[in-house]
Amino acid sequence: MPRTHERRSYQQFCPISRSLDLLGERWTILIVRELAAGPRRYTDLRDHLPGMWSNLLAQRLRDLEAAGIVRRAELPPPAARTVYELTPRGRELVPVLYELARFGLAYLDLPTEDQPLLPHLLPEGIRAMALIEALPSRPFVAHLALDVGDYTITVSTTGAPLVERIRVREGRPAGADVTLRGSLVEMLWVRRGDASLDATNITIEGSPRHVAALRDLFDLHER
Amino acid sequence: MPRTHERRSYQQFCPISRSLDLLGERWTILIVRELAAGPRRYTDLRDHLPGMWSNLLAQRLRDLEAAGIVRRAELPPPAARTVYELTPRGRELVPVLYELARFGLAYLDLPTEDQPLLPHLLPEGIRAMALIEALPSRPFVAHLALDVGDYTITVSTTGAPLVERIRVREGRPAGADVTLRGSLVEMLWVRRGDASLDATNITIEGSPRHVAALRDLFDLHER
DNA sequence: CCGCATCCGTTTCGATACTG
DNA sequence: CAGTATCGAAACGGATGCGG
Repeated sequence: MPRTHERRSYQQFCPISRSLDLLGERWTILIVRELAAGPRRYTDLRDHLPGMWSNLLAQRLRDLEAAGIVRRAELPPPAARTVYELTPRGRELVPVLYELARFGLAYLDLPTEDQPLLPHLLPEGIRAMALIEALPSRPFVAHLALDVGDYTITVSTTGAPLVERIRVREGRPAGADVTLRGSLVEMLWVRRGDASLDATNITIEGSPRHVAALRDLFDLHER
Repeated sequence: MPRTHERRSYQQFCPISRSLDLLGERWTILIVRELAAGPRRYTDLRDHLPGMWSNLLAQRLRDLEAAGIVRRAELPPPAARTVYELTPRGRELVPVLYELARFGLAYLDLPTEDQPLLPHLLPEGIRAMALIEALPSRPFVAHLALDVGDYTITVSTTGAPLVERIRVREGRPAGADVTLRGSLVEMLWVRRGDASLDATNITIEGSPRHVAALRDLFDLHER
């Protein structure tokens, strides 16, 4: 089994191919996606990665640990359990996840029975709709009152990488500068340019400045 | 050929897994990397991707074409040739390449005989060392007089995605605001935090503002 | 139950050879 | 130059087993 402990490598002096040496195999980046939301137990990962078989998951976690991207941690009692979490270096992959997600938006079909809308994927999916190019000069808090639930967007103006200035979490904020109401799918349509904002039932309320900031951030405009 | 035309898919309603459905197979992203530098002929691609076998290259190009990421174009006579190039949608992958490259810098070992320094990979590699978080408020032109050759960095202040505000091309500029002299590997050391700038032979010349801008852009600082 | 390991058929990949 | 055909090797999909 551990026959050639040397993993298959592209053997090029190139930072992209080095990344792919570490991340390029099937399922690897999806494991990082799961851990980007926080520490997870082995079985949590298994449940969120249907189609991935246990043997492969164990293998990938070992590989990621060896690469310094993931580490094991033991939760203190009570409920002492092994969890996996990203190392600081692993968290540097968040911008990669964000850019992959941005690109994938264009190819995202509507949720079907085969591909149901999974709640735990929504915060990162919503963040993918936001544009780091349109980060405002002042922080604000937005409330997305969507058909699929309430989400809080917190935009700050400091911190690198840029994508981490945008935080999305489940639940409604204590106080919001601006509130968007509508359906997630309609928001996705407008974001992709498939529909004009005024052809949807999306409404945005707040001070003009904050409304403009939220519309810029998610590229929600009339055409 | 008894092909299941249905490609293997992660079957999740998630933009990251959709991207990986299209890009996740071996060699695919490296083909995009090659085409990001401009249109290329089949044999150019083959020569720049050692270890990738012709049958796979043909297969991947077909897949990328079907996904709308790559298209074929016929060059007009003389020298009529088929070339492959990125579609507009394919060019949206440039930020993904940039973030993968940024991540991979930390894992990049020094060039060896096995992994020689390939000139055509250097512009994108140099850009990976630049930080979109540190884009200046005014444009400037820098000249990198490196041991491996001369490169021109052109930084603009408009354009999305952000990474495309940084352009790196071979050759020296007609006029530069700031000039950096040194070796590529030393620059990489400092950029990764493995060495302090003053422990290297790197020199930066220009007006204080432009020197600061270049140092910020490449995170070249004393520790 | 959690956290894996073992086993086996299928798919993909690596490598060489060959063709319009 | 621009690809196809072929075949053994490695990786992956899928099910089951097993110690703590």
